[in-house]
Amino acid sequence: MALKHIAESTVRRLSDYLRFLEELEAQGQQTVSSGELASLGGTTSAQVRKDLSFFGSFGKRGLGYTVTALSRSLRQILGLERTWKVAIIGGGKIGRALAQYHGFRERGFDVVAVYDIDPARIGVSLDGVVVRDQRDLDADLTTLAVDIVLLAVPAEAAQPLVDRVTSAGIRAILNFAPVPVQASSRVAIRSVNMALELEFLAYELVNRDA
Amino acid sequence: MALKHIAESTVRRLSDYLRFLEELEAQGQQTVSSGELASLGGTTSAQVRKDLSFFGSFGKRGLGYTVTALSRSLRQILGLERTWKVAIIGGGKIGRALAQYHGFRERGFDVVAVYDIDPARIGVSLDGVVVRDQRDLDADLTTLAVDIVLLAVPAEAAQPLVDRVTSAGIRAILNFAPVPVQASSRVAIRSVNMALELEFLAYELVNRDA
DNA sequence: TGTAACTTGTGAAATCATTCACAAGCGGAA
DNA sequence: TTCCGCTTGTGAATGATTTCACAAGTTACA
Ligand SMILES: NC(=O)c1ccc[n+]([C@@H]2O[C@H](COP(=O)([O-])OP(=O)(O)OC[C@H]3O[C@@H](n4cnc5c(N)ncnc54)[C@H](O)[C@@H]3O)[C@@H](O)[C@H]2O)c1
Ligand SMILES: NC(=O)c1ccc[n+]([C@@H]2O[C@H](COP(=O)([O-])OP(=O)(O)OC[C@H]3O[C@@H](n4cnc5c(N)ncnc54)[C@H](O)[C@@H]3O)[C@@H](O)[C@H]2O)c1
Repeated sequence: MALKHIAESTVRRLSDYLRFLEELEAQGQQTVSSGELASLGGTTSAQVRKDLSFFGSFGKRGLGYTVTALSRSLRQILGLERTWKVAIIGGGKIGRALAQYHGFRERGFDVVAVYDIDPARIGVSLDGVVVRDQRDLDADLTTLAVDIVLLAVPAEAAQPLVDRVTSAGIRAILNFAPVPVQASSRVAIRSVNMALELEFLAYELVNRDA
Repeated sequence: MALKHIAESTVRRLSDYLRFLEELEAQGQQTVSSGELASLGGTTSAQVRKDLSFFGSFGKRGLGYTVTALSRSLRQILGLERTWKVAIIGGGKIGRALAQYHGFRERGFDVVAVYDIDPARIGVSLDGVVVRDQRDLDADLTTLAVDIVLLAVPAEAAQPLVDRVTSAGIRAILNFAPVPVQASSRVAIRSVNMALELEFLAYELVNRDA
């Protein structure tokens, strides 16, 4: 199917399209055109069609796309036909917010465990998931068959934990610590850096129409 | 100074470089080469030099860059020589985590107010900032001279609040709701969509070396 | 059946971003 | 002063992504 490399920007837009399709599905809309998807996502109809064309041909000329069919195809492309098991490391402020966030479960990401190093935090229940001691981490990752690790620990703990969880076989990490972390190219890593987003906005405030 | 349009990717990398420079500064290092900055940020030395070249010429051939001087220049380019006032709308799980996050203050972003609509949430103190009624929002934005709004409200409340705060003169918004929001091109908007990040990782797990 | 109104899928063109490659500048050593 | 090792700054080349533009397919309807 996906023979050559697909741009990250394309994959991200597919996620957006899927969200719109689910909304249209809920509203009972049968078909949708590339132009309609484009305006929902702030892009162009050519972009939508090009994005989809990397994976196949899903529409009908003159008609557009069948909402349910395209929705199903996108879920399949994105690997969302199954649920994914997520472990959160760090049960502090952001780790707790993430553990209790229903938006993950709704989209097929099950938080199966939360870990901390602080005895005061261990044992606390977050929406049914009890915070465990990080000493159990390595064994648990295998036992629980965790697919994705969310890192919500202080900056200095991030890289050591990346090394640790990748040794345990983890191949996907979402890092919230404001430092770049590295791993073998077999491991997919994304970072969410909120302070950096604010700095970008500050730059825009200073430079926009200036 | 910055005459033509600068790519977003360039500005984001400048933020990264600044972080590395501050770390090097703390370690007492005097000068740094583009290659050194590149390896810290997982990029190439040519990329570092090209990024900087859009804004001027900061280094010395044969020597590299003076850490403190480049650090100061980047802060100036990014608009970080002043502090920015931030208001958070939504005092729920993620809003509270953000309000109590020290990383913002450390980088010059002062959380001056938090707003909610739920009486049970109003009046709660978060690290010295008391949650206020969203009815005070419009007036407060002017009175407090808020620069940037963080949106941490349910998806359906996001776009109405964007309209409301932009009417009140806000020109920079960081949105955490998992929906695209729109405003006039005078307004800078970024969205952080964590479920989308997980979907991207799921795609990678399914497609990497496949 | 024929035509009008739409819309897809996709090469080709245009735009945007990164990497290359090297002349030129700097500091230190002799 | 000259040479050597190192590094910047930047045009030119390459690579990647987006946009254009249009042939071809579909439906509706007279
Ligand atoms: N709070 C926010 O809104 C926010 C926003 C953006 C980024 N972040 C980043 O997220 C990370 C966590 O921030 P926070 O505000 O939740 O901090 P926090 O101090 O509230 O939580 C960090 C938690 O990690 C735990 N921890 C430390 N080392 C550990 C280890 N080796 N194994 C397991 N647990 C460990 C600590 O005990 C603590 O409970 C930081 O890197 C921070 O910069 C936080
Ligand atoms: N919790 C997370 O980790 C997380 C992660 C990613 C994204 N998000 C997104 O962030 C948003 C908030 O999530 P949450 O988990 O904090 O939800 P939450 O329900 O805990 O908090 C939302 C808060 O917004 C308040 N609110 C609603 N309408 C408002 C209005 N008009 N003005 C002011 N306040 C209003 C509610 O009273 C509530 O306190 C959602 O869009 C969610 O999808 C949350």
